[in-house]
Amino acid sequence: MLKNPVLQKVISSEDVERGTRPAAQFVSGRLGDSIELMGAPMQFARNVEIYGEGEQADYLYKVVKGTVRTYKILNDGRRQIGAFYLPGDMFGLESGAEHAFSAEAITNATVLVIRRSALTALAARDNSVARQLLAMTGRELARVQNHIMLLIQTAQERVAGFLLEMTDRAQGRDEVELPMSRQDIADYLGLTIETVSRTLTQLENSAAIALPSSRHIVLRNRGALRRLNS
Amino acid sequence: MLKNPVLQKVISSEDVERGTRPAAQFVSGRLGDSIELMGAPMQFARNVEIYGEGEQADYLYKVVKGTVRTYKILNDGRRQIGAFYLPGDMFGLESGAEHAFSAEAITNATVLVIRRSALTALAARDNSVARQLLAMTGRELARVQNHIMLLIQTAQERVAGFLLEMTDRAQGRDEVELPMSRQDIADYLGLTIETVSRTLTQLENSAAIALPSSRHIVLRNRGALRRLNS
DNA sequence: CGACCATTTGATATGGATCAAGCGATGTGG
DNA sequence: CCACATCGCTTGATCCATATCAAATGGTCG
Repeated sequence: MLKNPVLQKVISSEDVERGTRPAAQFVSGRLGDSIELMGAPMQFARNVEIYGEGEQADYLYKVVKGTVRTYKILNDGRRQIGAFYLPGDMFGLESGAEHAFSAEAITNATVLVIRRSALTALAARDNSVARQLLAMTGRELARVQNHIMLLIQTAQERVAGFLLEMTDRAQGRDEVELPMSRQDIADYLGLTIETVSRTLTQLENSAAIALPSSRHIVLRNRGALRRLNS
Repeated sequence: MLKNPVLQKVISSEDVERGTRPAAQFVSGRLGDSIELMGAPMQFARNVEIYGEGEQADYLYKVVKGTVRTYKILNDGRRQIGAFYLPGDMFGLESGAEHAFSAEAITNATVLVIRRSALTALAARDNSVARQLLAMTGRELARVQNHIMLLIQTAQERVAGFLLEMTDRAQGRDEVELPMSRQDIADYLGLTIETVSRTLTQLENSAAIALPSSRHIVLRNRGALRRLNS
């Protein structure tokens, strides 16, 4: 019934390896150190759910290895991807008690799982933690606002903006191995997979990028892309 | 050169009344009270800028009376409205040092202007203030994410979603006087003014809403609108 | 009343969606 | 090791929702 074939993927036995959530480790004594110390690492296989929309938002997450997507399914079966999270990124910063999006591992991933209650308790005593939390949420807000600006542009502009975003996040190199599929990109940009594919070949033909393989992108002309984007 | 006629509006002499920003008042002694106590009220006439994109984000704002829009101008002259703020709403919660959007009064408005440095200093001592700040930012994040979901839908769904949002915010009554123009709505929803207008008449013809006057909206069938929306 | 501005309505154009088919890489069973 | 199924991606043909261009209507203010 769902339009999106990705969602109907049969989960392989490997994919099902999903641990239970460990209790957050508390490093007594030196607590002001850093948010990371409070988390417990967990492994998630490709396409495995980390949390679901509507679940209690009791944990915060930090990507250690791999890539994570957050998404929402619309009533008509379409999927909107809210964000891609790369190593070092935190996600699950929902405001309310419940997650507004679902989260899945795009590749096999290691994620630090941090108990929210422990974090807010710590923030109450240590205001550098509170400040970090606020800064993270603010950065997330800026990211989503940027996403909005992408969504009102033409297909070329969206794809160009996406490529610039990804390469900027990949240490600013002008060569990236994309961890996500065309369908993921399409659902992030509010386009179809066909339009994303066509647009990439257009960009390749206009010498703005090179595509040694479908997931491997080389920026040949950052200026041209930036001109497209804004 | 700009496509958007709103931007070329001649500012009347009345419109130019724009005060300088007052220093935040500090209510010594009982400081934990509330964020509002730290603000100084200011008046802004219709269409007057409150702050500009790229300016230092030294202040936070709370709408007392009237309506405010935040927006960004794209390189092609189009305008994207980020949000409408009604009495009680806070705005200017940018993460970085600079405002990512500009802000303008849609109607003559009274706005509480709060010095950010005073607020963060207070938050450092009073963690209920820190919590409030985080909660506000989180709510803003949720709002922007909701906006994204609007932007990927059809014109009918976007307009229906907009109307539901506005009526929900207007104390849940099913009758509102919209403070913003069709152009504002169009720029919020990523549509043209013509499409917004046509969609509203469609909704009127299908008995979902009534339009006693162009700014006065009556919801006749919330269910139908919600079904459209999601 | 007349000018101006916001809104509506009409006619046409177009960018991206949809429907459909082909292609290349990867993996599996014979 | 090859034949074949599967999957992700690309390419082609057509359709449709919304943009664009244009004009009419209505409301407000001097």
